[in-house]
Amino acid sequence: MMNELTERQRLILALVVRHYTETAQPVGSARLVERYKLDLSTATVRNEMAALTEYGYLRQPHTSAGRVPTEEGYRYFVTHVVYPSDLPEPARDTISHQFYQARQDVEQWMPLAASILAQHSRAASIVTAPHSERSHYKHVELISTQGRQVLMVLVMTGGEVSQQILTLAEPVVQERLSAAADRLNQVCLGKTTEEIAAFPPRADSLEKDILTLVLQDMNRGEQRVSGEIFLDGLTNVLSEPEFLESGDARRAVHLFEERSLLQDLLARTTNNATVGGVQVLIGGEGKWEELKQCSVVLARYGIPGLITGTLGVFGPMRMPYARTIPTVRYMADLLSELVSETMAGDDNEQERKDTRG
Amino acid sequence: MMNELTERQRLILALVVRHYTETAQPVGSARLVERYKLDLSTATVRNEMAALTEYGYLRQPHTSAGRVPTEEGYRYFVTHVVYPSDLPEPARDTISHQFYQARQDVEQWMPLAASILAQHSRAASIVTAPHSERSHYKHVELISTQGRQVLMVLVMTGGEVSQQILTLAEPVVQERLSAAADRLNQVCLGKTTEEIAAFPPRADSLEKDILTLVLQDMNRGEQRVSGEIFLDGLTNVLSEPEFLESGDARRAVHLFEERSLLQDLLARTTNNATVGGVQVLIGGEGKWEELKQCSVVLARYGIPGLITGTLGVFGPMRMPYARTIPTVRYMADLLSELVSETMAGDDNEQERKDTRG
DNA sequence: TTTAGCACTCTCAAGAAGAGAGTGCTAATT
DNA sequence: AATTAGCACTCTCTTCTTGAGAGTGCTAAA
Repeated sequence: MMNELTERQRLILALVVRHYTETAQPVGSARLVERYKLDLSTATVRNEMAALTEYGYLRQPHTSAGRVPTEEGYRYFVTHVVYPSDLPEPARDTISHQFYQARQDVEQWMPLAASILAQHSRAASIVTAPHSERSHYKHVELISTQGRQVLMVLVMTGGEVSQQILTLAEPVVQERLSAAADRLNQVCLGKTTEEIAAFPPRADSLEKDILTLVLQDMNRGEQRVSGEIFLDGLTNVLSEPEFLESGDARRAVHLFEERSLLQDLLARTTNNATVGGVQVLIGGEGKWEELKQCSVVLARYGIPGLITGTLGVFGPMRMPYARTIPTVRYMADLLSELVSETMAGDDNEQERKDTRG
Repeated sequence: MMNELTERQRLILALVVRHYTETAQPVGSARLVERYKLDLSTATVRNEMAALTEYGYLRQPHTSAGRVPTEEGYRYFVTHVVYPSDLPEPARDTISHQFYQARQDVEQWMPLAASILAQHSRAASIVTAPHSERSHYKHVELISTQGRQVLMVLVMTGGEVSQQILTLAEPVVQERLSAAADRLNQVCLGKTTEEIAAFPPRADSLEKDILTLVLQDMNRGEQRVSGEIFLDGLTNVLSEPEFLESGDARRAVHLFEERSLLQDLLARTTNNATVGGVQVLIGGEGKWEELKQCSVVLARYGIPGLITGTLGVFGPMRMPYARTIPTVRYMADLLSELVSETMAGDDNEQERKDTRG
């Protein structure tokens, strides 16, 4: 049912998609012939368009208007026409150059990735920080603040940091806290949640209390679906006509701010069909009411099963997929590289030990 | 020039502002009399309105339309009419209750504050993380990753954390790194940038290299104008008619994404006139072309000169100031409390030492 | 199989007309 | 002296009409 299109029909579908993504206007037969210097008459094009409409790849907003791609039309285009293309060399260079500017500055990685992605796709971007499914304890720091309150800073071997305020049963001086932290740091170094929970070290009551909170914190990290979420380029999308006119599309922006919805969306990433490792969710695919007029292009990065994140782009269904998909893929590759170079070194060793034993 | 208004004129100005903020429609004399059961004829109201227009507090979109407040009108309203009002008890309770839900979870503080602020002001919110002008060294952690690359995690006494990737001249094993970190932690504990720079501890070349980067990192933190920026509630503002219609207002959203512009805006906070500790920037006040149709309500929180942050709200000029201003003020009070309880304890001691010596 | 030709459909822009909301001014009223 | 009723006038906004334009599908010829 998918492949019955003739070469010429594919060409025409591709041109309609292309022209529509550029102009946001329904495309008529005459326009197409003139614009792309087709060696065909308008009548022929009209016949082919009628066929494509029959198949469900195009539709007419009203009886005597041009054609617009349907969801299926875009999907056919994405899977059968632009599939294997790679990002052209110069674009790759620009991106990697921009990205490696902030090589040192870990805190800038994710926002920068989001910014670059937004800029190059001219859409809104989503990037989640890399997130490991298993944390290894590295170091805890206890900072006395006021009375019974203590600020705990917990560092994992991958470099992830989490902070928590804890309230002790009674005030404890900084020296005592530091001593407790030192002990925990010695006995827990490199251990996972399970390892610590299975063989709890000997400890006094203060240390036990803290250990409980450490475990709780590590657990919470592991339970989370993804790391912190970074967004950028919302304004790109807001200036598209779809978002100015239809309330439908505007509602989709809401999904962007509501982190819980976004989490949900990202969580389903792995289930769908991919295009060369990149997920393309067109018009919500029936599942997402809010995404009716929109598309989302997502990819996972990192080291599968160990430390991963998601990144992607959100925009109107009328999106330049031919450019967006390779951009997302390339960005995912860049981040994967970064993660395996800088964050997985230790984890890898750890993992090797784990699987050996 | 400001106080020549009669009581009645103030009343009418207030009602025009109120009605316009509610309906977004120009208000006419008849509407006003009917809606607020004024004991005046429409003609009288018309005369007063003509006077207010003369003074520059109201204007007419066109000859035979109702009146709309001008920038000056809003400003008069804000400074002379709603000034001293506090947030009503129940609203305060709701907010503090929402906020203290996440008392423990330090990482949630800022995003939660932004979310609450957005929700209660029904506008877009801005919150910057607290930022201290002077950092005190607490702890450094060095994590070997791959080859010559090392991930450095630096913790300050206030609990601020910063990360950096550094590339060494030659590969160094984790043991060596840990040892170096231990030494630095002993000699630098509690010191400021200047103190460390003035009396560099004896150290081997590896430690020296790292110390340089530590100082660089601390310095960078101190140089920054503000901590991380958290935004929320953009969708609130996007559904306002100003943003749907006029391209002017829509351009202002751009300012929200461009962190550098936002930094600039926040930096100027302290210069302007305040309304009970809260800055109200109406229509960009001539300075901000992008904010022509918009207003920003900002407040600083924290401990002045020690550790501070900024928070506020961004929305159309037609904003319910009477509610927004107290909300922002209350939120700033809450965060100030939080900061002095949990993050300034150590710094305070430190500071006391500093000023004593 | 392709194409020229043509009648037909539907939208969109422009213009016209009338309703509605609001104003300013004048003269009367309190 | 301040307030108000009355009224002519102005300007926008909605509704309706009309014509141009773009595009289609179908039929018959190439």
